[in-house]
Amino acid sequence: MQPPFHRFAEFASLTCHDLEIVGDWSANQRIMARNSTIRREGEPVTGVFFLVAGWASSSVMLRDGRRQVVKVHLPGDLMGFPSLALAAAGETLEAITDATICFIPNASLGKIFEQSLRLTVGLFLSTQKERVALMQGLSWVGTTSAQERVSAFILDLYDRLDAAGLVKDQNFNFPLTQQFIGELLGLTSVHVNRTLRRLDATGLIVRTRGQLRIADPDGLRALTPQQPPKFAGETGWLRLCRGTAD
Amino acid sequence: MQPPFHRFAEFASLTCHDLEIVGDWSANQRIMARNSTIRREGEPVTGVFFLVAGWASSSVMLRDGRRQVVKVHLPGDLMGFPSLALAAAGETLEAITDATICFIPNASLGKIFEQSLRLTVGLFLSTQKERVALMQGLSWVGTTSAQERVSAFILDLYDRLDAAGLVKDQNFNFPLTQQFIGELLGLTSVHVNRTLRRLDATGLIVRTRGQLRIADPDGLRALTPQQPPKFAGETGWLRLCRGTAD
DNA sequence: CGGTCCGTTGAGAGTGATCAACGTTAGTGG
DNA sequence: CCACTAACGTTGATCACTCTCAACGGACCG
Repeated sequence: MQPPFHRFAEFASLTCHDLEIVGDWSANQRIMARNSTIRREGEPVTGVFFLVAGWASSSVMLRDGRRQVVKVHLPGDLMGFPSLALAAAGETLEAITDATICFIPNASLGKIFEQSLRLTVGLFLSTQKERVALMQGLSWVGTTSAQERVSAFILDLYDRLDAAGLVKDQNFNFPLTQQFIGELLGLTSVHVNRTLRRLDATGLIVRTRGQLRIADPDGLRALTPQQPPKFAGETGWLRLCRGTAD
Repeated sequence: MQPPFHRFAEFASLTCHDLEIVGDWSANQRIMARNSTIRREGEPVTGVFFLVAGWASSSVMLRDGRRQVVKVHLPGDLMGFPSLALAAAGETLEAITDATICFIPNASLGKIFEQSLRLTVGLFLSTQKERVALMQGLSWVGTTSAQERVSAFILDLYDRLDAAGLVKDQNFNFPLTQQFIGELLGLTSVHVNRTLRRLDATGLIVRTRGQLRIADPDGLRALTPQQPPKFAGETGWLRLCRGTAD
């Protein structure tokens, strides 16, 4: 089975040469068990990770043990990049489900910068996209009610899973505990429960053990505080490399 | 006066060639009046901005008009990068004080990727650093009390201003309204007022019209939920371009 | 001198937190 | 297949941090 490269091609379709480089990464895959730690905060940064299958999370710890989940990673995502700027890893990466990952050592990343302008710009824009996602998450947590937050999160997840080809009939795998969702959205698990329950009772979503169905996408979107961002796609690459400015 | 290039050199000291490129940007400076909009959300993305002097902000708007401030930009910062990944600008850039900025068109950015590996990696790591800052902000808003948030923000500002050489005797310019701080930290201006007032009454900070003094840095840091991240500096560049992995 | 923006303060309300208990599910080992 | 256990989901009662609404004072600016 072909690894999910859709995230690499989202800003620039890949050449054969690029595909070769990226393909090399997939060579040595590792399988991490559910709930195991891929890299802990504070550990040395020897590279980044490519998530081939399964779900994972990035989170940061506060002094007193409180945890903020920063991102839910889905198949195709790159993980651990922010820590490249730090002296030691600044985020903890964990497998939410059993997960297949590839380790990409620093040196391999360096080679990309030297060898492929296309991939370099792709990685650069991909990082900017993650930044947009973080800005979005911040605006959810900073300004919206629990119901708006949960709705927005579910729809975002839905869109991303769809892009990865993991949605079927508005139905998808949903392995997140309510505790986890709380740590992601800045709520307690108790309140996440009440909110999900309310969405369920209203007929917007249907929860069945480990699965989630968006019963009423439009109704759910109406609860959402903002429209999802529209990404540049190929034009992002063109803007930077074809000098459209005059 | 030399423009503040410290943010460019933080991950890799610049060669003459690099300095030339970066210097070119400073050629056409523009002065934006206080409270004026540099680029509004939804407008086309024709380039990014370099903040030479003054303060600016990035913010995102919600449907109903609520606003989340995402970042306070200080002299030396690059602004508008996340929108490179979007079809239209996803953040509004505004001048908080009178501000001197340089416009960097997309084509100029493209040239960097083609001409300077050093600057490319520098920009890349700089972006990762911004991501770390966002993760930090998210963890503040998601998990901490008003007092912790405000303390952490003030100290972060202090550190960044210090890096830009804008602190004197633990004293610095502070042109932010309480409304603005509220929109940044997910609080109302009323509550920001009470929190600042309390910090002032406790003797941790001293506010004098437009200025802020950190009276008790250690006391303030004790209120903070997490330690500030340690950045990689030059080693970040080395990791990626000297292939230290074996 | 008047207007507007900003900071300040008070009273009251509410969303979401906390605490606590119980039910349910899944995983484990006999 | 069942007993046992731990993790997770559910629910209720109570609490409190922060919001909302409202008013007033001061500073700055035209």
